[in-house]
Amino acid sequence: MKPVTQRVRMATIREVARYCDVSVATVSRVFNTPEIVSPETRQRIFDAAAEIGYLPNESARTLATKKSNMVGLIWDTDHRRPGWRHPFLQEILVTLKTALSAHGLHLLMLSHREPYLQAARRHNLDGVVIIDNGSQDPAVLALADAEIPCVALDLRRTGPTCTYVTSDNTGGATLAVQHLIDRGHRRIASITGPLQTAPAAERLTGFRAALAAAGLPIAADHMVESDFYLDGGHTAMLRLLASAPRPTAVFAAGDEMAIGAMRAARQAGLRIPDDIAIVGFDDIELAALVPPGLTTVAQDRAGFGTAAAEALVTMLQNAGQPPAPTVLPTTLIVRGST
Amino acid sequence: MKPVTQRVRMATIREVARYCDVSVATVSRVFNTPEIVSPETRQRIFDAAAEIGYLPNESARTLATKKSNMVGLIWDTDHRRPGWRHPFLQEILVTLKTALSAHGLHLLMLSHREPYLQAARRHNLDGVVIIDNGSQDPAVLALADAEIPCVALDLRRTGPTCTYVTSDNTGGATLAVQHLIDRGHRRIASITGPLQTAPAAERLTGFRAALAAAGLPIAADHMVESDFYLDGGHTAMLRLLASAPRPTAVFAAGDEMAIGAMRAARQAGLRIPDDIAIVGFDDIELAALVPPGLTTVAQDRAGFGTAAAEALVTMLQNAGQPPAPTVLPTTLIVRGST
DNA sequence: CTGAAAGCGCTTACAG
DNA sequence: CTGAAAGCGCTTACAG
Repeated sequence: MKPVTQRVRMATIREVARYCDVSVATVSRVFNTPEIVSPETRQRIFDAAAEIGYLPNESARTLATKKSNMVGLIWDTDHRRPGWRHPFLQEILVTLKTALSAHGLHLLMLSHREPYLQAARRHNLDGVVIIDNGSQDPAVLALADAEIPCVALDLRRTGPTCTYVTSDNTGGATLAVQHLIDRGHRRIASITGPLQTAPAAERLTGFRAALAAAGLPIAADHMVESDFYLDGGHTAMLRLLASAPRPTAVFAAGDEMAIGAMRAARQAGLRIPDDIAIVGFDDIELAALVPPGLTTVAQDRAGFGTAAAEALVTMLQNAGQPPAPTVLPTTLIVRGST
Repeated sequence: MKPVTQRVRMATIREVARYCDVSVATVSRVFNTPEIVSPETRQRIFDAAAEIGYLPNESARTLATKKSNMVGLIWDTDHRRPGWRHPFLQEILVTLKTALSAHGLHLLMLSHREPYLQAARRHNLDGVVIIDNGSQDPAVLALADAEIPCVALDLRRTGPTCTYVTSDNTGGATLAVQHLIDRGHRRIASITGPLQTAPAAERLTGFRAALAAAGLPIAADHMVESDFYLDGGHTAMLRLLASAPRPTAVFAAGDEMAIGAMRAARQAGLRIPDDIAIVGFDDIELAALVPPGLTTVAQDRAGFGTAAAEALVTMLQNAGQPPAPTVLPTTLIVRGST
């Protein structure tokens, strides 16, 4: 089959060298350590490169230096939960991409077809960032113990070259529950996320801490584990409403669940917030839109990407030595549901 | 500064060869064209590779073959519209990643720090997929005219090695408007997206076609251009409500705008759908949730990623020869708003 | 079915 | 400040 396009042959460093009558070493230096070559030749070479359309071949550079200027992105779209959605994945990707590109780093999305660590090694990745989904996938965890710099999001994982960034889930949950207490509630229930995920577990801890601090009890049937999804929240709320006495307020550890819970409450004929108050977590877009507005805990969306990039770059500059974990502050957003 | 980790030295093809007492060529063949080497040596080499932990170095392979097994992802987070959101970016990424990985291809997210075409060449990308945002960025358009296989999403761009996949926006809009006509509406307005984007323009075309086919007129003040955003839809609706006679139905070319329009209508004291019917486009998650449910046109979300991957792979197998564009069917989802 | 050898396009001590 | 040369780890005609 005849190619429809000539694969354009890119100019090589050799051609630039020949053109300028210098050695390839000098051309290489101009692109890597320009300050070390004389101003005149440097300029000549830059000009020639521009004219010829020379671009350093990244594969060759990577082969020679063992640095790829690429960082892997592990975003494990859980097989068991194919519909799993991150509440603000897009923001994370944008900020991460932007912050990394300022350091000349590109993002390689790794597929789960091969163990992540293998892929990282084969591609000489400089580092890796993990967006966790609570799957506790061994292939993901293996990265944290390996030699490759890695930063985990929402997964409190550290290692010889591994650190993490996460929200202050505990603090945020405490904020939310304290707010309910301040509103006069005494029977406060919780709908949690899957407790094997760090955010779910931490938010539950915050919930407990706030109640304990106020000397309030937690009824066993006022704590139901759910799945971060809308329907899950709905179902969970049904169970809470069936308890006696039923709670006057509920803290749902995720906005989708909170919104599902609101629907269940409304369908049961309850008024929000008069009959039952609800507070969520995440501040997804929908939270502001669903009447009467969902009180919730906002995370620092942009912070994830930039903090992750910063941590990674720090490691790259310090031989993999990981910086301390970043815990992003959370803030309470009060709306009509409480 | 002392490295905290030994950069683990990966085994090379030479070591495997030595270990098995064969040439590196043979080892290479085992990994590239296994059928061409005798079963026994093949097995011996596989075993040895596994034992030693050998992984082919991708940079070296790319350097030798000029194929990187990476495809670039251009997802231009418009600087002028930083908050720009794709209605289902996450689905596209997942399906694209999955479909590509079945062919051993990885996704490299390109940053806008350098012209995309340059980046593609430097990295020896096998191809590129463009998720358009209507920016008409010359750096994006340049790709379509270059030698690198490329498939554009939502951007009807073809070229010597370029094809596209898009939704049947015109057909979808026609469906939506026809539905309004069937409901008995005669004064139907439209809130469009930014008309320089293909989806907005095409949906407007569909709107016009449906009205023309029914012999219905379009009042000039019943067509307002907006921005695909919620607030934009709100503002646009305000203008429509100020017209006289006002429309009895409106087709908003995006769900966010439609929802903004619904709020405006409701705030103006109108009942939906009795006083005014509204239909959107995209079937975002929110559409089903916002009372009374938004009638809308659904796109084939999963289709984008898989079709794009298919088109790209086809090109890779045919020397860049682009397949015909893919136009994904759309379907009307009727809910309470009409 | 297998090997020896050239080549892919860079970087980087080592000399000067 | 610059050059000659070795080396990074593969692949692939070319012979056999």
